[in-house]
Amino acid sequence: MQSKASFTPAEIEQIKAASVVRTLRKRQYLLQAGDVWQSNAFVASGCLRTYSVDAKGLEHIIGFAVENWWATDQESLLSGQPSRYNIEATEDTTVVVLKNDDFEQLRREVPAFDKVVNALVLRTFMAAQSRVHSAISYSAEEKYREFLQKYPGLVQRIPQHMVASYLGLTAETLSRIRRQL
Amino acid sequence: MQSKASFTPAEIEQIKAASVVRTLRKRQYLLQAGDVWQSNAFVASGCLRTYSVDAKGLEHIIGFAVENWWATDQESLLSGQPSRYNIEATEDTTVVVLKNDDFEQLRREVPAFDKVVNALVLRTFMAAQSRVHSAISYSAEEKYREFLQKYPGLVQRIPQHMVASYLGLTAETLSRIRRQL
DNA sequence: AGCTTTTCTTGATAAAAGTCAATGCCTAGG
DNA sequence: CCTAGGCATTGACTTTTATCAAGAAAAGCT
Repeated sequence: MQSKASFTPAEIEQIKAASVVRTLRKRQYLLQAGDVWQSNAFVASGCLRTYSVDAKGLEHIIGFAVENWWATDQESLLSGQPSRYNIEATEDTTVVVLKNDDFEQLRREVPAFDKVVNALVLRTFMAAQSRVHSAISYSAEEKYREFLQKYPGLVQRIPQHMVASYLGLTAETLSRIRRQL
Repeated sequence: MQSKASFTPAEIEQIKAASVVRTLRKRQYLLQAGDVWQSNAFVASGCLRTYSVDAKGLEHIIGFAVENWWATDQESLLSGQPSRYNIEATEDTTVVVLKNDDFEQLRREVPAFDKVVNALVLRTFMAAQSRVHSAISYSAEEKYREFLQKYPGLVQRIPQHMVASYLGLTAETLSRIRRQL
């Protein structure tokens, strides 16, 4: 999952036992709006996008998850309600999926796992806060500039209209911004 | 802090020992941009706003924290860098503040505390996600409508220009939207 | 009560971003 | 090799929101 946390062989077994590794091909769904989400998915390789589709059929990308991040719909998870989001692979992707019950059990029983998860949750929360900040404070151009420097390389991996959607812009607007650089 | 979690008297003592209760008067800062934030603050009563000030002197409100929520700057906490946000009381407010070291120790040593915190973190993260969704998907009017139904009563407690700032709008625009309802 | 500061509203105008429509370019699939 | 679908760009035009400026209303202070 991450870094320097050292699991004992027994712990690794326990984690493996609760995990399902799934490989998704480009465009394949991990979650479709309307389904109830009860898992946590860690991206081992590739990239996922979480997005909603509005009344006009426009997509709005809530977030990307690349290597060492996770994708989840806490809203559906905590409420038990069907999700309003889709989670989809933007490229061939490998994820480690844990059912939420198992996930919570692991957190209780394996302190090292809990520690890693805590760090990940706080990191994800921080990223969400920071994103709120850009979304309400920055102009279209500033948002794009920040995106470039915050996620270097990602712009090469995903189509531009998805970047636009992530930034809350139309593809046309982003195209025009890029022309001026 | 919350709900049904049952702490033993000894645990309550331990939590109290690590906590500082602060009362803030309206407009008083809990954190000023430039300072390093190393705590966690739970709102017992009142309301805090977290905001940044941009190059033009405009304020952008990242979030409000009312009863049973918390306010924190994870960015500064995790990075050790000076904060780019201010946290300020919008009304007379009582907060329970825990230094992050003590906070983490409590999480390790008091499982019931850890449980409550986990729930709070996930709830806060969920709210941030949902906010990102509205920020990039909704028009000004839709954002205001959602705000009204999502935080009923809050609009009575804080000045309108702060609501506008929270929604990423100018005070004038919000005023015009309200006229049409 | 009277004064000051903050807050809210309104109008006129400008800027930013969205919409609609057309075109060309790739590239994956048959 | 050819073609269809997805992707990016551009232009003309519209809509939305911001900006600037001025007052009015409300709230806080002494």
